[in-house]
Amino acid sequence: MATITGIPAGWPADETAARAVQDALRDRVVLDETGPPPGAGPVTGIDVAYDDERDVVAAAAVVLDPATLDVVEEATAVGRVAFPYVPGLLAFREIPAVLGALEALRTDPGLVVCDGYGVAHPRRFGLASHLGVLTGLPTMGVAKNPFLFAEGELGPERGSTAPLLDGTEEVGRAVRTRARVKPVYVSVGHRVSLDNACAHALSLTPAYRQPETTRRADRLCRDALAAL
DNA sequence: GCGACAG
DNA sequence: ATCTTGTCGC
Repeated sequence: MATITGIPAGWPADETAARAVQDALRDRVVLDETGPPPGAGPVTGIDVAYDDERDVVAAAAVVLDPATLDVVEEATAVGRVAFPYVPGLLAFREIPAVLGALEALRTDPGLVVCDGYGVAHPRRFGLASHLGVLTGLPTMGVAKNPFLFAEGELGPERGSTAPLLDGTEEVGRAVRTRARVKPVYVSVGHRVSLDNACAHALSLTPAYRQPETTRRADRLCRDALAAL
């Protein structure tokens, strides 16, 4: 059964307020911890599906065993859409429902893998970082597009990487998870090193371009939305 | 001002 | 994200 989630009190109502929240919370991101390496603890995938017509959102959290990638526990939450989609402000749209799904878990989520950016964000505070600060959990982001940042050339083989650069600063890394297939874009969210985040991205992709965490959560939240 | 723009 | 059929390939 999906948990019903409300929109948190004080949730920003417009873009100006949302950017102010990002500016107020960005300093709380912890970047000096290495986090759990692959295999050291559970990994949890998060994803959200929308029906803007009906103003409903469904979020899913799926906990996987780090060695076998088998599902340990899953939870869903549904609610009303909390914010419109605005590039750079995705977290305000997704986080309320995601928090509901995470809170419904009784297992330790371990490392949380998000769909989108962590610090590879215009204000260094993408969805993964925001979720990390609010929950205290180690988080990382895996996006399908680089957009904002320059991407170096990377080899065609699985495991090759190239820095995502904002000027001279490496804010993330393009990671080839399948040979000759477009890479994914990994960035640190909270309490994880970029090296560890990239290692997780690879350990979570034994068969497809996207991490198993993301694939499992994506399917679950779609099903939860369709079941409404 | 115009276009680009995670999901 | 979501709207959507068939189709090429392993």
